[in-house]
Amino acid sequence: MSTGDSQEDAIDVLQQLGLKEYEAKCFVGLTRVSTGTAKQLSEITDVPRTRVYDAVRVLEAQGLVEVQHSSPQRFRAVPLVEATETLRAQYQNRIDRLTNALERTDRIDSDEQGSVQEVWAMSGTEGIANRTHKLIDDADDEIVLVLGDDSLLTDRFVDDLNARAEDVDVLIGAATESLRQQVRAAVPSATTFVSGLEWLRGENTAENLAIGRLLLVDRSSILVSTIVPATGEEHAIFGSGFQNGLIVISRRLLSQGLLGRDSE
Amino acid sequence: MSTGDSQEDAIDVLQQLGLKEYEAKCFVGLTRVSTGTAKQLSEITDVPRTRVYDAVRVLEAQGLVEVQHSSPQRFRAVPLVEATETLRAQYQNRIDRLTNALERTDRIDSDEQGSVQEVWAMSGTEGIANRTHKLIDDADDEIVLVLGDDSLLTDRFVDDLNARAEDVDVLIGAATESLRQQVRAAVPSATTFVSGLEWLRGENTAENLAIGRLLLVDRSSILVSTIVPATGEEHAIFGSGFQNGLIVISRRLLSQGLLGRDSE
DNA sequence: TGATGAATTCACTCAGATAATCACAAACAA
DNA sequence: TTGTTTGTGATTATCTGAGTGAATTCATCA
Repeated sequence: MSTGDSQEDAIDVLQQLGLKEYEAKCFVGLTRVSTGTAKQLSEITDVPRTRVYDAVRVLEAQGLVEVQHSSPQRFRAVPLVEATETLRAQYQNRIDRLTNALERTDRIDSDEQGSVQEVWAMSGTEGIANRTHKLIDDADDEIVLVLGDDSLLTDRFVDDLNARAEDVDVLIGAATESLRQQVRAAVPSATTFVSGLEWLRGENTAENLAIGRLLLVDRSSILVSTIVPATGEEHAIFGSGFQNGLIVISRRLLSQGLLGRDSE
Repeated sequence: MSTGDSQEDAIDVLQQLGLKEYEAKCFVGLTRVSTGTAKQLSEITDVPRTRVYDAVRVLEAQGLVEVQHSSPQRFRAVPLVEATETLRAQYQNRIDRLTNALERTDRIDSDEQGSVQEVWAMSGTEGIANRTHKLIDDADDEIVLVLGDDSLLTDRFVDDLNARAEDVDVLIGAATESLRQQVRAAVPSATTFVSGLEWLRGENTAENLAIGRLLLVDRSSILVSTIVPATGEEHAIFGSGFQNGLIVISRRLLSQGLLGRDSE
């Protein structure tokens, strides 16, 4: 494998972490040499020589590179573990400040009462996974889960399910028999079955969607997600309340045996 | 205390975490109301109503807000803990990709031999703290430390020192007697003393600098940091090797008793 | 000490991103 | 209908950052 790709990757990620293009390039360049001058760096990274100084100065201020104030100056990157640790501290600091600030802000209390007919939408696998986690945590009696993709059977997910399998009934459907075997192994105390949702998937073939997860908690809260195969994006809708249309539909599906069959 | 400041803080931090101004404002606005329409949000946040939709769409894609696809649409923020958890996952994902990519990139081996006279500089409290940590970890025989500011006596720092206090000699100087008492309580098995570095601080009064930390490990590696009182920025220089000028100077200081006195 | 070339900083241009405004179509209420 | 609200798209203005060259400082050698 060429190393060029991973270099690009590293530069991209560093930019996502808040660095400018030049800064990211310079840092990656410095991780490739034990030590370097502005000229060398410029040659390696294609950053204009005259801008290397600015970039490195910023990196130095963040504790990501070290500078030897000689003439010419020499630069070197902090060891990788130190760098990631520094970034982690920076991130943690920001999260702390955020929670602090948000907890201080006044709420505006409006006279809104949540309608039972509400259906909400959310995207992003991380966020959906968190919401799933919360729903499982809050379950009182029963968790019905249908998995459409084995990529969703994460360690954390499995842990959550096992943690609740003592208290509440856990029924897990899988899209395929092989996935079902995986589930049985991972969550032994759950009742597993092969999902009867193939027809749903078939219906949506035109839009190229796949069922991600379907979660029904205590027959009163539901979350359904779909995955766009091309991009891997996950989109979810969810709602709660016995009156909720979504819930009513899924309860009916369940009672008619469409959701599960071959259960054991 | 006015809540306006903390709102600004939250917006700033969210932007540092990668959100655009409108996105940050909308998110903070949504944390203040249980649920809101584009119009309400626009009034609260001063974001043009027509732009609220874009901002919220991005937030939704990141799993930070939920959307009710009614007419008019209603938005609500994900609970704070879920939001921070989502951001944490995002961050962790990036760090993983970064380390992955960087470990794959080829090093360029140049025929450089580290001169013993090198003195390197670095800034940023996080980075300096990490380097300090590493130095303490790598100590073989002796750690001499002088603290100029009690803000540097973090839990992590104390833990590190206590962890090594068994194996190696730990001598800790403090700028003031009261700080020294703190140190004695925190790191009981270390030898403490009141630092003799007041003169250094006095000399730099013109530039308004304060000694941060001074760390001498095995008499062969040294780190000295200063703090700009106005901003709290920390700047450090360090070097290693018995031949190193910095080391020689500090060894001499030490042997002449200038670094420490009143030791016990 | 002055001359030469490299090293470094500074000031500026240009392009792309983002903030801000406007025009308009669709949905809705009176 | 009429007028209002909601949502989308196009447009303009503003700002940030990438990229370039001139001006200054510095090291080296004659």
